[in-house]
Amino acid sequence: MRFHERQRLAREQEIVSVARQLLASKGYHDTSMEQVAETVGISKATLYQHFPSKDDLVGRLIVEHLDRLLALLDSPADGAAPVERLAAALGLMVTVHTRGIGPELDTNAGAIRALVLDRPACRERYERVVTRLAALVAEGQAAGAIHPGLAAPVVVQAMFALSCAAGVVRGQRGDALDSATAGESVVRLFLDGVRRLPQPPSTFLRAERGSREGEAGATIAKTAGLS
Amino acid sequence: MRFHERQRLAREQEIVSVARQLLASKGYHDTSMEQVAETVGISKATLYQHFPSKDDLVGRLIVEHLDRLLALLDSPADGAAPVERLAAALGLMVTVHTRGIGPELDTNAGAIRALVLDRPACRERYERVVTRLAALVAEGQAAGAIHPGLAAPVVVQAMFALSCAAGVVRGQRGDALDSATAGESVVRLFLDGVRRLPQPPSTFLRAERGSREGEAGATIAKTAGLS
DNA sequence: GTCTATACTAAGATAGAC
DNA sequence: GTCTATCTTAGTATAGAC
Repeated sequence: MRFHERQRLAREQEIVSVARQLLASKGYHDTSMEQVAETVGISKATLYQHFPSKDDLVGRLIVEHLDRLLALLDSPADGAAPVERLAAALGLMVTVHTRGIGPELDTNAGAIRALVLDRPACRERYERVVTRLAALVAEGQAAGAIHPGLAAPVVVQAMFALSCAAGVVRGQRGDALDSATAGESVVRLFLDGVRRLPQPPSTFLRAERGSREGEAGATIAKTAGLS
Repeated sequence: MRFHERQRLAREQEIVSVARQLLASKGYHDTSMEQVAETVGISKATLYQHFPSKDDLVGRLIVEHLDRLLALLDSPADGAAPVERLAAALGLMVTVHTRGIGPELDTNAGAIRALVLDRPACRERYERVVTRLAALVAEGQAAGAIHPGLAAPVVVQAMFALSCAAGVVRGQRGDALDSATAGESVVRLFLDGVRRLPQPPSTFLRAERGSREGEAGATIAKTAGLS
């Protein structure tokens, strides 16, 4: 009896894995249950016995993604500043981001967003993530570490949006720009923007922002949890 | 004879306008030709006489959008620095951004992206926009005004991605956060990132970055061409 | 439990009457 | 040139054999 249980779980994992890959490369609408079943090597009917609907399957992926984010956000701060925690969250979003999910979660239209808001399991987690991120922004602003003029909800949405950017570039180019570099650029852009002041005005700043860009990149990558 | 011509053009403009609105609020896949026809007040068949396919209609919208961007990018620099021109472009993208187009153009999957790459009229413009933006980034880096560690293609994709963020927020909240403020936040985040240095290190910097946030916001809004 | 075959639905696209 | 009615395709979902 327990053997079948395990086999069932294994197959379900296989399905989820395939679905994640397909969804990431083709998006929600262009990924059909037929393709998922075909890739796994089972029939559509069997697939529907594991997941009673497409949205159940996609919902599972979203829950997994959000749970990973929540685990990071709910972990003890360990003295990390709000800005660093935001960077770490963005780093995770960039690396595990599935292209099919992210963009449509950003859009306030789109099937994915409707799905998330519809399913309590997804909605609750999503709202917790958003709330948690917004709180970190507010915290950072109170501490003077984040521009007070930035609207917190916009910052949060910007993170979701930016989490896609690296993936696109990886898709466009061959290996000219590896994903680690792309992810690093995204996180740095989030932290420091594109603008760079003409000359580092003090040694303190030089140390803080990194005068040699290579070092700064490594630091940021470490902060964001990129490989 | 010429009367009919004009009437035809007028109706076509009406169709385009309706399509843009629907697409912006519901996205590509959730906007059907039926809905477009219904909203305009004509039948599907008539709609198909103006635009032989859905992609023709959507393609038209994309071309219009990209042409506006190109007009801005190809206008004489007038002494504007690369960073300022990038900010202006992003400002335009944020304001006229159609939610249905932007996100799927970011994704390297998605129907919209396929459409753009498929249709020469779209593809050529899109590539010109990307090239032009990337060149501005490189220019800014050469001048020392943009972080040299940032990968230019990533910056460009980040702009496309960020252009969605403001729209989402506007969709979520009521009027708590008006779209001008949201757009301003996005552009500022792009320029300066979220991180703010503890204390302005010199009067020069105070002036350059803006010590009172209100002023800085206004300056940025002006730079980006936001109302 | 897994497959084959099929029902059902929605959307893109077209034919033919007027 | 516009509409009604219809075709085609594709994708979700299910029934029934094994």
